[in-house]
Amino acid sequence: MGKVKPKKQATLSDIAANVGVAPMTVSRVMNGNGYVSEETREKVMRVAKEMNYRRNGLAHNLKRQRTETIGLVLGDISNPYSTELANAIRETLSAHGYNLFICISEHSAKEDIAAFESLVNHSVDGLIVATRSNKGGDEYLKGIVESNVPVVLIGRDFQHPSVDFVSTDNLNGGFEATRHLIDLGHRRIGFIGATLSGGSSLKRLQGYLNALEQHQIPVDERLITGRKESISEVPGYSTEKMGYEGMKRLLSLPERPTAVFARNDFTAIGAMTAIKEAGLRIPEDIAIVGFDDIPLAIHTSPTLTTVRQPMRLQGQFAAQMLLQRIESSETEERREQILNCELIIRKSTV
Amino acid sequence: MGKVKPKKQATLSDIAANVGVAPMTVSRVMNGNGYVSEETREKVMRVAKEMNYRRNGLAHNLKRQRTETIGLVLGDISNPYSTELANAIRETLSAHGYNLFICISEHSAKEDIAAFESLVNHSVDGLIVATRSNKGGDEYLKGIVESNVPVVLIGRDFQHPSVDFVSTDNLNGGFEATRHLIDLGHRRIGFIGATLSGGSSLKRLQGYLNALEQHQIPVDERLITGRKESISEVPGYSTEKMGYEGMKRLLSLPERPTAVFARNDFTAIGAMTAIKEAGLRIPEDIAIVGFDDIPLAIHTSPTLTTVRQPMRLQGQFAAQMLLQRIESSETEERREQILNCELIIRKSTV
DNA sequence: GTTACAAAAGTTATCGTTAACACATTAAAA
DNA sequence: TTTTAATGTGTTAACGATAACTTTTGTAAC
Repeated sequence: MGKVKPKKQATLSDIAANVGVAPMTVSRVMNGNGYVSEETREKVMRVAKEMNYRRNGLAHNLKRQRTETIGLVLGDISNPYSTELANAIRETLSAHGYNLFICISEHSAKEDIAAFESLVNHSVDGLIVATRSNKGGDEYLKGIVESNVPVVLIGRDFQHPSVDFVSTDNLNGGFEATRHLIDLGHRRIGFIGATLSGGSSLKRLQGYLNALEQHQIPVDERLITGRKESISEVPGYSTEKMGYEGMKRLLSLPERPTAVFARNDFTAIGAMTAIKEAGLRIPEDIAIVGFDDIPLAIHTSPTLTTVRQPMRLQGQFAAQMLLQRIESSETEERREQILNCELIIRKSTV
Repeated sequence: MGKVKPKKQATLSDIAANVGVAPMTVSRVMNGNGYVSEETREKVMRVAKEMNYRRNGLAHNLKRQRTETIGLVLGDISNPYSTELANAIRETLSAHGYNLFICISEHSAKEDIAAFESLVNHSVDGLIVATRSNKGGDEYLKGIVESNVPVVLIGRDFQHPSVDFVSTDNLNGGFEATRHLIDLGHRRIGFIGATLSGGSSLKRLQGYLNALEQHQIPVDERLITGRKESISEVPGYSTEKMGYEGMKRLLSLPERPTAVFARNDFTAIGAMTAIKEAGLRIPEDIAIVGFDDIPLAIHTSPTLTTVRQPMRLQGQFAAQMLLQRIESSETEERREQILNCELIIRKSTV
């Protein structure tokens, strides 16, 4: 008793058989197109409801050759900006009748590939990729693109003639952040979180270097800390540790910096911890600038000067570009959108 | 020139035609089952590569009647605990060869339904739902469950004989948090963020009430703030505002509380802002306890005493329960997992 | 030389849905 | 009354992949 047989989902044919019409008629009722008499429609609707009918999306999509679904690959969803990005994308897509599936890929090329694969396997109509570049992932991505799946990248360093690209101006952001410190009179300015990954952090470092150069401040290599290995690069909250350790190293220099620019806010927060531990004051002894303007930045003490990225805008642009690519049959030129970022001055520098 | 025709994806038949074999042979090569001569295999592989073949997942899944994909519906991905949850689920599933698609549904029943629908449409093998309960969503969910899609809920208040349930012990968490304050000698303890939504926050409030009762402290309704409307309930960073406003109200009482218990950490942080603005000290003038132990909690000043939820564990349990339901054909009894939470004492209370 | 069987391929039908076409029936227009 | 058009419904053939079955070939055993 009580053992229910695993009854399968009802299909169009089941309903058709039950009502005594052709499956096609049921299909017409369900989709509300074509001619169906009111009488038949009602009967079909009733039976469909009774049998708890639900259209099989696989068959439906297979037949229609589109899914109206977009895949988004995010690394590091811990980072609040990923959230904003995802929401902006979802809202834009939703307004155009598209669904959004998100896959997470932290750390590795393997996870990147797994995410791409599962999304492409489900025949998403397009892909937005917001993870960092890596060799295996890029290769796989190339394959996807060349099998004609529309792809838009957000901040991922991967060039391809038919892949659009959205990013913030990390170069200028790094420049502004550093210039702000220079304007405040700092001359020994450290950089925390350099990697050779070639991603956004490298651009930020370059902006830092440019600002120094423009103000004729010689670059002191010892003031630039980071890691060589970009492979096991860990994002989000864990870069806090990087900031902490990087700052420790800077503090141990014979002549320590009077200001530091951290590759992102988590790194900056780690650095702040190290500074406080050393009994120094922020910003009096050491000023600090972060990057991203995460919500936490207004809660640190002191509040953190940082560079804000327009995440919502990036998401909106990416979604719009993708929709355009999907809906136009023409093969278009690669497009690039570099958005400005904004220096947010708080108490950690003044 | 340069105008590329939108070449369609190659299919098994295309390859078959090209090589001069039957589609089935190509299928055998691709899936590595059945007998195929080495010679044929190589030829097929070569052509497949040339044509950039990629299996059509829709057709594949339609035929096999399963997708090895699980859908996760998250509200409020801003909240770091959602991240942990998602990662734990993903890791567990991945170890069993399942993919994870995440859909976001903030705020409304409409978005809940949209998320359910798009996941079910893609024939996910099962569903994990971690959004708050709401009428429309629950109704739709019922329909899904009754069309035999395995579903597991995380912290969502919705009872159904074949839907498993995972949650933390919010009742006891609220109790412990309040008792901690009582143990410190507080007698006028406020509660911020009560809603009538019937979700976890109500349980936390109940725990608060139970603790007061057990210590013979009379309940003062004025010390309990919150909102009546549960519909437009906004999660995540935005509940900070709720905490701020709630605290303002408590501070304006003729006899203000000496301690407050906030429904979650964001609310607590909002409350802290209000306390500081009023020129009061934490915890000397007002002690405060939050709930969730978000990463931010160790960065507030003072650091925040809070109740930690075992998010990873919840995710793991949910994923395991779901996999069991999927893999066993028997219809099982409803199972429930209530996990303990842990009081984390920091500087905001002592 | 027949039997036996593994190996290598092909054939057919199906998963559930729907576009395209075909065929009735009815109603309106000429 | 005949023509025309609209309405209601059925049939067929895909979408792309594959399970289940059949056929053919090769070859070793008796």
